[in-house]
Amino acid sequence: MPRTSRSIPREAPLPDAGVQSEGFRETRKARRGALVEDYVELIADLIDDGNEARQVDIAARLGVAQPTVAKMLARLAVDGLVSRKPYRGVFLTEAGRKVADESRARHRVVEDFLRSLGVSEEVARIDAEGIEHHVSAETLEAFRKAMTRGR
Amino acid sequence: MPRTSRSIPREAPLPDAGVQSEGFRETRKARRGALVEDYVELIADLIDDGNEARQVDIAARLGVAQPTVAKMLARLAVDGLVSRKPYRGVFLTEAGRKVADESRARHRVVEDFLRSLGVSEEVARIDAEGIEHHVSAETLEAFRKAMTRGR
DNA sequence: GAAAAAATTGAGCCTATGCTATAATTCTAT
DNA sequence: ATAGAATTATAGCATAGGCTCAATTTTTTC
Ligand SMILES: [Mn+2]
Ligand SMILES: [Mn+2]
Ligand SMILES: [Mn+2]
Ligand SMILES: [Mn+2]
Repeated sequence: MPRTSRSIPREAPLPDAGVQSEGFRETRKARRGALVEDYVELIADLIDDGNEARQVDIAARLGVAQPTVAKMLARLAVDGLVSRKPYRGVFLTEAGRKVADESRARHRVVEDFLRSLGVSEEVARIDAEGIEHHVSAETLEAFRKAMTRGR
Repeated sequence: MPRTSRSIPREAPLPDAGVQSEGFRETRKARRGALVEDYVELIADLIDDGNEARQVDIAARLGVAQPTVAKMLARLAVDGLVSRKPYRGVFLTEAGRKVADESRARHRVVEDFLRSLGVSEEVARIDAEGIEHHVSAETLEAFRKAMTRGR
């Protein structure tokens, strides 16, 4: 049986457990996809910048060790997002390029939106790096509209 | 040596590797803290709603198995955020209450802000659940101001 | 006051992401 | 052409966060 409590009640009632758990499940899924998106987007950036996308560069930019990158690239290859020529850098497949382009577009909107709210460049860069993976199509569209409306 | 490429160049130049990796490092740190925040916030919600915060309820609301919750609660206890009376539910320590209050306040601002942009209730709830953990103090303040300005 | 139901605990397993250390390979200079 | 530098590959290990299944303990119900 429920017990009484001296604590201040929440403003809103607790959402239905099924509804709430669905939200948490979605969030965990987004979290799992985040790393893949960051890798693929970064690889596209390196390639489009005119360089090869080498493990050492990816590692340096992500701030992880090179074997960590090697392992993830193997997984991305299995998933059909990248192809590798041994000792030659990594390339995006058609599917990988698609993921990269979409991630990059979304990332850009999020970062630009934060900047449009007056957030500093440094903080916008860091926050956007995490926020981007949790922004749905609907929210992304709302960000776009707000930037248009805002001037 | 850099090789030429037929690809479209990025709009902005690649950021400095050190700067970029710092952003990714920060993001990974936020990701690690996210789960703790969700637990503590949910525990506070259950308690403040007048119920005990039992493992089964926490599990149902997070959408994970109960032993998963048991393991995390043990960790939260070690971290000094909760205390447990065996078979009696979990309680927040003073430190835990502080984390919960801060997380809840931030969560609310993020969700309200999304709603203020016209995002639907369901989507705002899901997106906020992930976004909240990547919103710095500066960005949070920008969200608050935008809501005030906006009307 | 037992039997049944509910909840917690514990063991063992798995995957994802990290790491370090070292070997193997390729590239670059001389 | 070979030595040295750079890069990639491989092996082994650790931690976080999940899971299932079964044992234990507490609480409820009759
Ligand atoms: Mn990105
Ligand atoms: Mn990112
Ligand atoms: Mn929250
Ligand atoms: Mn959350």
